Amino acid sequence: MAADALPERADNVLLQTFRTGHAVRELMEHAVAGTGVSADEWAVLSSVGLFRSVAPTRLATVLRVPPTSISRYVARLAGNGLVVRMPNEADGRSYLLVLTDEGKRAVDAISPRFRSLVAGLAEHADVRAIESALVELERAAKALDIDRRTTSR
Amino acid sequence: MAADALPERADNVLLQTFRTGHAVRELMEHAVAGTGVSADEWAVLSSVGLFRSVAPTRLATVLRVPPTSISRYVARLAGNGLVVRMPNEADGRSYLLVLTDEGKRAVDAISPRFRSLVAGLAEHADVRAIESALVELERAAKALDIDRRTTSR
DNA sequence: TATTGTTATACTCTATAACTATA
DNA sequence: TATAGTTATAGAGTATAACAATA
Repeated sequence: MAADALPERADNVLLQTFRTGHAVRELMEHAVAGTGVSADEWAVLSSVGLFRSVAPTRLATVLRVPPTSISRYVARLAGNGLVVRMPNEADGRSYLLVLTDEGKRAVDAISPRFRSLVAGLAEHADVRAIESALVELERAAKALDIDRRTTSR
Repeated sequence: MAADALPERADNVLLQTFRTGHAVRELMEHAVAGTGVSADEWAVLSSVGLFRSVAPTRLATVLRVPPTSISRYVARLAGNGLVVRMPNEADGRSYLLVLTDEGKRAVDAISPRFRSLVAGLAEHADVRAIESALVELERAAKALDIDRRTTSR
């Protein structure tokens, strides 16, 4: 048995998600090292950039992060001058996040690191296929969640 | 665009691992709810059961968890009477973890929950294929790690 | 000297609940 | 009433470094 292998088990998918998640997190932390932005903050910052403008609750849903964590991320990113809160004309309870010029510069500086990281992964694995598998797993997890809420199991 | 979809992006594999990881963690937390064992502790406890006897460093490698975290998990599981430390004849600096009778009962009580969780997932997705994809991603991540350490990039 | 495992510290994420402001 | 977002608290994981004991 290899030094890093687990014995066969029925719940391997779950434990493997655990393992792989840790491995990917290490890669991401390394990719942002020295940028002043953490891996989690990058998830938020880059998403704001892609959406152009987005409300916190939307980010929470998209990134699967609790709203309270989003609040903290936003406070930190805003405190660092990377994003600003703009009024949300459609809903006065909310606001929209937008990148500042400094935020855009940060995105421009960090993006290439992730692109080359993914390119590196692509040399060793079929990255598109893996992404599809991850999406499928997330969908299945969500489906179970719905089953649980709508049936009497 | 769906309410929970991200715009297209180059580093989707990484962010998707992030999202899927959160989704799976939710499922696992639900599976162990009320058992007195957390999802992370289950990862350790079930691994001890499968190995029959195993050293902490081995667990850290296998589960990709820092040794300091393993120390805490072991302290808690031992404090709850689920595992015991046995002498490691091969290495006096170390010790071997073994399930107690109570630990075995806990494993017997919790295992079915995870089996039915995976069975539920299997109704919605090709669980074996997903597991393979996760293993492939972990291997690619490890390969990059090695590249980084052995080259001058 | 290097490795195994523990402990301590500081920081981060999460769950929960209480709270405001608006819908 | 319900929802968007914030704040406070407590619990848990991680990184880092220092340490004892053994290899």
